Amino acid sequence: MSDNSTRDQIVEAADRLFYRHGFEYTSFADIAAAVNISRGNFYYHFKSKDEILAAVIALRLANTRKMLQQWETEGSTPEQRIGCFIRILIAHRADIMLYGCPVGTLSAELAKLDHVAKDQANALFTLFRSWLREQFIRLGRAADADALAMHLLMRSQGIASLAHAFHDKTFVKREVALMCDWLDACRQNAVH
Amino acid sequence: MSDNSTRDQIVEAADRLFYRHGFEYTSFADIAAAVNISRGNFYYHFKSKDEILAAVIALRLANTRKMLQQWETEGSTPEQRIGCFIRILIAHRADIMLYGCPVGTLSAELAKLDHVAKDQANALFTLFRSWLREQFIRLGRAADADALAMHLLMRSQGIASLAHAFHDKTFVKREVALMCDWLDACRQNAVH
DNA sequence: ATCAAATTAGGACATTTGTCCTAATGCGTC
DNA sequence: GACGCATTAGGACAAATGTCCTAATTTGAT
Repeated sequence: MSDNSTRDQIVEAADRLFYRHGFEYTSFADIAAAVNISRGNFYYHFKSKDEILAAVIALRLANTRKMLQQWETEGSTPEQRIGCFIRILIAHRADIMLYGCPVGTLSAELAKLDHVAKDQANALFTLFRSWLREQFIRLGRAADADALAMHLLMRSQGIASLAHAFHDKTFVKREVALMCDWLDACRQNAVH
Repeated sequence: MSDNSTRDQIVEAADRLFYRHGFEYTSFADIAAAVNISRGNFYYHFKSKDEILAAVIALRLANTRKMLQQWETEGSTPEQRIGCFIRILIAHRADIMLYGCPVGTLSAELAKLDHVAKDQANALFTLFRSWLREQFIRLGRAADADALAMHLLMRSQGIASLAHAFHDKTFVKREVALMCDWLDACRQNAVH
């Protein structure tokens, strides 16, 4: 996307395949076929599969930071910015119903594998958590900002999990509406 | 548990290992080591790894049905029975923080693998969903019983997902309390 | 045009995987 | 004790995997 270099192509293909099929289930041959380069060529760019994973997580972290910054400018109020977060469930619902949440599924897989990069993957969660906490502080809920952030993260994870299992678009829409209601009630309880 | 036969030992060991490390990441050698039998002996009891998976899912379905029946007798009111469901998050919180929800993580993994047994795994979700729906009907919420059941499932999945990632016991307790509050509000809105 | 460095291709390698086969062992019945 | 059946052990097998090595090719600077 940002560059046409082979290295970036590998990372982007790995990113997509890790999301769709999982890290363990994606082989070098799969990525090689996707990028159309020889298998041996990998080891010029990456010394190991773990290194590709680290690069993929770094890419996701960078993309997420960009997205959060974008939301900072898109929404003029905290509730509008939190609304951006809620709406990604709608925007990405097709992918979520097919492959689940990219953050949650990777975090769960790496935890089961007891992989060295599992903390890195959880950093994606922490990134959202800190950003949401900041928004709730600005909303006037400094006392329980972190709990509210975790509650919102929890709901989005739960929605993604069941959307993945049941492939139910109506369910996603309904739960997103409930989340918006909840956010509205949050704002009304705020201390200004 | 129910029997000491080799077959049952295999299924129980596979059940535990599939939960802790995932299906794909658990090899025959791992299960063999856990049961202390030779690798070749598997193929007397199971023709393939998929067959073991099917047996594991069947075991989980049977155990879940038993648990739901137990809850039917434990709780005399629908809200008490739904309370049993909510409290498994507390009872199993140690395992959930280490390995996630056994239903959600298996469902997600099999979906990513596009495994033939993914529908079987989702049947576990459906089992809880139908049971919860029934309880909400009895609670006097027939009109939106399924939506309420899905909402409760969603929250438990979200809690398990974040508990797995953050290993935060306090978070689990707090969210369980919120779920109980939500259930209480549900009951008060019921049509009797 | 030449040369050095960066990049790529292709195959070799050991290991692990799921699967299958055959021989041995245990065990209950006559 | 002998037989037949159920169960187990152990190894063979091909395929796939992550890793590594070397030779070829491309690229860019002089």
